[in-house]
Amino acid sequence: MDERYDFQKLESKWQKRWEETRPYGSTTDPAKPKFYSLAMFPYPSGNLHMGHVRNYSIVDVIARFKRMQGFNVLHPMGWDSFGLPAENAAIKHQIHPSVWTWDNIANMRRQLKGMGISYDWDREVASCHPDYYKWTQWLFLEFYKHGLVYRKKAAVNWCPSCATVLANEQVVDGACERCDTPVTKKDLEQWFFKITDYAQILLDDLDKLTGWPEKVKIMQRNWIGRSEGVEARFQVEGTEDDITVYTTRPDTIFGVTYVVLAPEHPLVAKLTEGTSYEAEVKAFVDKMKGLNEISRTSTDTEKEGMLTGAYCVNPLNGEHVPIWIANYVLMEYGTGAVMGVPAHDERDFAFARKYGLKIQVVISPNDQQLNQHEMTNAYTEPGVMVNSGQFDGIDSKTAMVKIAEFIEKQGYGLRKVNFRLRDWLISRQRYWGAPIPMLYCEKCGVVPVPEKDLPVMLPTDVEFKPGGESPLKTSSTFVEAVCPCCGGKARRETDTMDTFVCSSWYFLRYCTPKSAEKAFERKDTDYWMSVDQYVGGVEHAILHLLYSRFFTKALRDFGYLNVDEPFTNLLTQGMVCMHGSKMSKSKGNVVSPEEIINKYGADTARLFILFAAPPEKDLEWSEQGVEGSYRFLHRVWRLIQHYQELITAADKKANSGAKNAVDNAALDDAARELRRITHLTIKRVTDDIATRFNFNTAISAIMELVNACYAYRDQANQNAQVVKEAVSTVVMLLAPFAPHITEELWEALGNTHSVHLAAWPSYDPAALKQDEITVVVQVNGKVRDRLTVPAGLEAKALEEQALKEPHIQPYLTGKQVVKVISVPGKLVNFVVK
RNA sequence: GCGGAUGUGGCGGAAUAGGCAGACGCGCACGUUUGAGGGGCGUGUGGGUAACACCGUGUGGGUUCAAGUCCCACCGUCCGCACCA
Repeated sequence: MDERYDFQKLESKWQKRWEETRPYGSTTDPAKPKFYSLAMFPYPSGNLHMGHVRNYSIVDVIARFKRMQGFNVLHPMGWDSFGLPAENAAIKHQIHPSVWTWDNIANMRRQLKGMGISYDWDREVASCHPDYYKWTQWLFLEFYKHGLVYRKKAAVNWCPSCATVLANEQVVDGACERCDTPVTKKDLEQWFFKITDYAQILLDDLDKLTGWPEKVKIMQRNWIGRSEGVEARFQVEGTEDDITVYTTRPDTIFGVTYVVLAPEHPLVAKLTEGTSYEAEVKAFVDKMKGLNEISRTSTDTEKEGMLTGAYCVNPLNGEHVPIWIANYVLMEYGTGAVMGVPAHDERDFAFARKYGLKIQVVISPNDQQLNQHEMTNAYTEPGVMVNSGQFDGIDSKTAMVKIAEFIEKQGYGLRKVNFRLRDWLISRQRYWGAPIPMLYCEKCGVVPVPEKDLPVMLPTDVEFKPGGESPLKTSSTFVEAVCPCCGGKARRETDTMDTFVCSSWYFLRYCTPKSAEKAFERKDTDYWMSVDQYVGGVEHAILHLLYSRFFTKALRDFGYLNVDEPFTNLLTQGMVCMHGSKMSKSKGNVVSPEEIINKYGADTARLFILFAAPPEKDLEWSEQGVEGSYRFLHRVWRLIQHYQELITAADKKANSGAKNAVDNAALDDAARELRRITHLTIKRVTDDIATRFNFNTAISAIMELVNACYAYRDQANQNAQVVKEAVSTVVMLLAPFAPHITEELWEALGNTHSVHLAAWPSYDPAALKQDEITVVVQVNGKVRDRLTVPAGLEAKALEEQALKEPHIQPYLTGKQVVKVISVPGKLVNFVVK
């Protein structure tokens, strides 16, 4: 081996070797136990950042560890390569999105290879490649066939200056991020995925996901937002119309003193038409429509409302109550109309106080009487029903059920389950996305593109201009099409799909990356799915993870999959920070992975990032810490260098017939201790990786073993076998973390096969046994002495021996021992008075 | 406001089932090697004290022979969600 640890030479040597010998290849083989490890595939922005390095290092440790444990490991990589940045680059630099994207992919692939991640590169996919988006389109059609895709008019964020729809993320403080123009709502015909059909099952099955962080499951539960309540009809006075309100508190319905409609509610115009309220109400509605959702629906926003002049009737008590409109009622949720019960709802209370509306108490706390004039807050707790006709006197929780039943029985309304989850709007007025495979024929209407015509290719004759409309509309070769039904003229859909559609099934494509016949082959997905370990940032807790679950469940229902959850175990990694905040260009605290790798090597970069914090916690970047990892690898290098001669000599002797097995009893104390630490380290590192993902403590354990190997250098009669076992163990345990240097050292130790295909070591329990151990002697819970005793010493004997210890006598003399706790192998505690 | 996470030396972090707080690393100090520097090797390093005593895991209570760990009540920081009727 080289004198010096020349990481550059050695890392490129092994990367080249891996390219040639493909030790990380994977094939479907039902005879072998499989392990599917996956990092969320990246958007090819151009360069890896530290978050990527962390993400992929974590997954690589798991993949390499499982591979050494004998699993058939699938560890693929690909590119989430459609999306807006490519289009912006096209406009800014007049470079085609495709060119920009593929250049970025090439660069990031090079950077990834420089990290030495054990990907099966034969399975690489890119969502912007026609071979991939053909199947994204096919899936769209499958969902359409099964009634899970529909088209409707929806209000979207609209920038009047750019004449385009904006994603919510592109709306900054209510204005367009590019031109600062205030964003408005616009009604547009859009394609939707009917994810709400799966709301209940997506919610229920969260309980199955025992390998997911509780935090992510809670976020999904809240996002789905199931609530049980009642829809009740209030007749509008003097008309045939009625208003259906949704409430989760039917027990408060006798306390309704007004009803509120969302400004967008279809009845608003009708109720006020031709009345003295018309002009004012219209002005209010227009004002609300001009506001974006964020400022409109913030809790901080002052509640604003206006009387419509119309009245409606509470079906339960016949009360006539005024109809208002207000900013805080949302058309998108429930029925767009709510009943106002100021006595028992905080919002209603604030609204009623502001506009001088009546407050009617219908639930009384068990121990006091509420006075509507003296209340400073709504009373939202359960209590006893009052002023509620036949329901008076019963407790409100019971009344909740009884009133709901009564409403149904009387035909006033129905019980209803509502979800906050909305259908998924997937239309984007963009170029760089998968074209939606639909046609509009004057005669036949909306017609899906036949499967044989897929993919609908993105055209190249398009222009990228700032502020223009969707570039696809400018391509006549794209827009003009033939109707597959009647052969007549048809117009092609020019919207593309949200990139989240592409990323909702990529983990399936990895199982069958090259198939020209199918999106994925059943035999492959049956074997590889579900993903055994998925790792990514918590920012995907809702959208990507929910959409992928939806896709998996739908495809299972269509009969294409035999699993109904895509990701068995999920790890959400923490952020990479510097000076206490997340590394970001805007904060100016980014460290380039490529520079670090050039300066210290990939092994050092990986080791540091895994050592500095447990994976799910935020990590504070420290160049000094990186240097520490760098030093450690040098230290390992020199350790093997130091012992190489001893080991080689012993190997020669072994080959000439000397005995090879280690007899623990025959070892001297120092050798036995080194062997004990070796096996203890195997146990600790295996546990840390397999059950806890605590790579930081796994690495510290390896460091301790290295320190022990160093300490052994001073021994007079060194046992070559024990040394060989110790340093070989160091190399094997370190292999998942630092794959290049360990490969080199493994070779130096005389091995001819890759360390990454070596069997993960197992520990010998007999080697862990100690003859003597240290126990603690306490007096009243305070440590007063330590005692070396034979390992198996029982409680009583331990107590007797401890009692004789001279060091603790001062604490016992003149006192009375009232109690003794003796825990064998741990401690003795004398309780004295 | 609601939900979640989190709080331990100068710093990153350990302590896996209630049993020696501070593993491992960084930093710092000293010694040694070297012509010097760097690097290596080694020793020390929570506060406090001459040495003990003693104090120490955000704060205040509690349970226990024993609490970073369990219970109760607070406080700070970070991250989600945010008028969902």
